[in-house]
Order: sequence, then C-alpha cells, then structure tokens
Amino acid sequence: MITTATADELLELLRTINRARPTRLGPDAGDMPVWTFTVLGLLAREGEQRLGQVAAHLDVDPSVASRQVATLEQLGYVTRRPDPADGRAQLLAITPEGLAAREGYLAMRARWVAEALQGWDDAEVAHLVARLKQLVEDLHCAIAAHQRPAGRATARSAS
Amino acid sequence: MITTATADELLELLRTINRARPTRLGPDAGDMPVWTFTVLGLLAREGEQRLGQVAAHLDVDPSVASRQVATLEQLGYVTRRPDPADGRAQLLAITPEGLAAREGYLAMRARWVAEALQGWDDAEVAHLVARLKQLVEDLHCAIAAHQRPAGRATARSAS
DNA sequence: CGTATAGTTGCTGGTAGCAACCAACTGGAG
DNA sequence: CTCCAGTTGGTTGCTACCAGCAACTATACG
Repeated sequence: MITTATADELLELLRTINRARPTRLGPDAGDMPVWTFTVLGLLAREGEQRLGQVAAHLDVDPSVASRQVATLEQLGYVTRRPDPADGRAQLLAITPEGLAAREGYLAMRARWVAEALQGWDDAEVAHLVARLKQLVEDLHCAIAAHQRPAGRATARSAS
Repeated sequence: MITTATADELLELLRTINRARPTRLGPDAGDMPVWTFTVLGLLAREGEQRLGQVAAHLDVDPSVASRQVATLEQLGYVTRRPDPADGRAQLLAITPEGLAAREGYLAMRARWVAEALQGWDDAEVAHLVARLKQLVEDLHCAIAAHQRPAGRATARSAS
C-alpha cells in the first residue's frame, strides 16, 4: 500500500522530470528538437521501418510521425523507398548523414551525462531505471484503464 | 561513469514518462487539467502565496501561473487579496471549495495509485523516488549549464 | 468492385514563453 | 515634502510547438 505522501512525491517527481527534459538541443547538436534523435535512434537500432512502425514504437499518432519524418527527410537524415511488399507503405532508413548526426549527438550526450552523473554508479543508475520503468508501466496501465472507458482510445489500437 | 546503454535507457525512460503522464483527469475529478491540483496542492501545503512564489515553485513563467490562477479563481478555488505589505502583489489562498476539490482528487488518486502499485512496497517506492529526484536534479543542472551559456533564450532567436 | 489499411494534410486544443504593458513601491534630488 | 526615475509584481497579446482527430488519397486484398 502506498501512502499519500509517497504518491505525492512520486507524481511531483514525474512533473519535475517533464519540466527538466529539454525539447531542443543547443547549437552543439545543430539546435534540433530532441525527437530528431529519438527517430534516428530507432531507425539506427532497428533498421528500416515503416512509418506506422515508427509511430507505434514512439507511441505517437501516425500524423506526428509523418511530419517528423518529413522534416528528417528534408534534412537528408532519412530516405524513404516504397515497400516492395506493399505499395502503400514506405520503408524509412537512416542515411549516412543521419548516422553522422546521431554520432555527434551521442558523443555530446555521453559527455554531458558523464559530467552530470559524475557521482553515480552505472549499475545503480541502471537498476534505478529498470525499477522505475516497471513502476511507470504500472502507472500507465492504471491510467489507461481509468481513462479509456470514459472516452477516447488511441487511434491505432483500432485493429 | 555511465555507459551509453544506460544513458539510453535513462533518457528513453524520461521520454516514456512524459508520454505516460496525463495532462487531464477523467470526469471522476471534474475533468480538470492536472495543473489545477498542482497549484491547489501548493497553496494547501504552503498557505497563502504570492503569484510570483507560485510561479517560482512550479518553475514556470509568471504569465503561465497568472493564467492558471485566473482560471482557478473563476472556479472559486482560490481567492486573491492585496498583499498588505505591497500593493502590487496579491496573496493567493485556497478556498474551502478548493480544499474540497483537492480532497476529492487526493481520494481518487489514492485509489488508483493503490490499485496501480499493488505489488509495490511503500518504502521501496519512496526510496526510488528519492534517488530519482537526486538524479534528475543532477541532470537538470547539467542541462541548464549546457544550454544557458549559449544564449539566454531557450529556443527562440533573440535577435 | 467494396472494404480495409498506410500515409498525408488541415484543423484544433492545450501549453509554454517572451515582449510589452500597467500599477505600485523605492530612493534620491530638489 | 514632493516629484521623478528606476525597479518589481502581475497581466495580456502574440507566437511557437506539440499532439491528436478527421478527412482524404492511394494502394492492397477478398
């Protein structure tokens, strides 16, 4: 059983995290929105993806993914090619430029994470993250259970 | 030293938290934005506050706080009175209605937190939260240090 | 052919910040 | 003491951004 005080702390923390997380990166990384690298990271790790897959992975509306990918394409960071298996779909892949940008971002990030978390032990952080991930997942389920019946459902869950 | 993989997990988690946190509450709580109860909670815990204090506590622009408080005042959840010590300032206080609304919210929240975190031990969550708070704080400092010197405006060009 | 699916685009809602503004306090000069 | 300049608390207008839904096109599948 969780006390009110703990719940307070927890939710306050989540709020803080929201505010602390930057949505853009400084000129070190070309002053890009952070989601740039979220998408690039996904494509880098998982390889060619369809837009719908990307949207699902990031848990956003396809329209959002569409716009983000369009931007990345304009920047030359991703390419699209028609999916040979399905003419409606397209396969998105990261370009060498995209990889390079990602490398730069990772390097920069590693630098400041190392600096910020000097006093932290990697294992401890990993443990913390794992636990918290579990916790957030539980919370998320509960929220979904509470909100879904009332009204809206996520668009892509219609299948 | 933090490995890239751990940093990845960590930042991915922060992103997830962002997405998982609802910005509105279901009709159980009057279908209000969550910040309603953030502000009410602050006033309930800390007592009368000036608007600037509220903004500082929540770490938002005064304009944002101003609008939120205006809404709450319209709802009858807070009252303003001129600060006797400074005619420009006003003291915000939560009303009985505000307290009642907060009570309802707390009750509802307690219910679903309890449900969501059934398998969790209060002490463990508290510990987790404390550690995480520290970690996020460290991260936040580092981000601030990296972004501020480049140019004081967060994202928009300050010509 | 009719229906389902992949993706794009237009619109809207909500949030946040800066700039400009007003009002009131503060302190110094006359 | 009065007046004026500079400062500070707060509000409002504008803008940017993000995210979602709805409507639409085009392709696939039965």
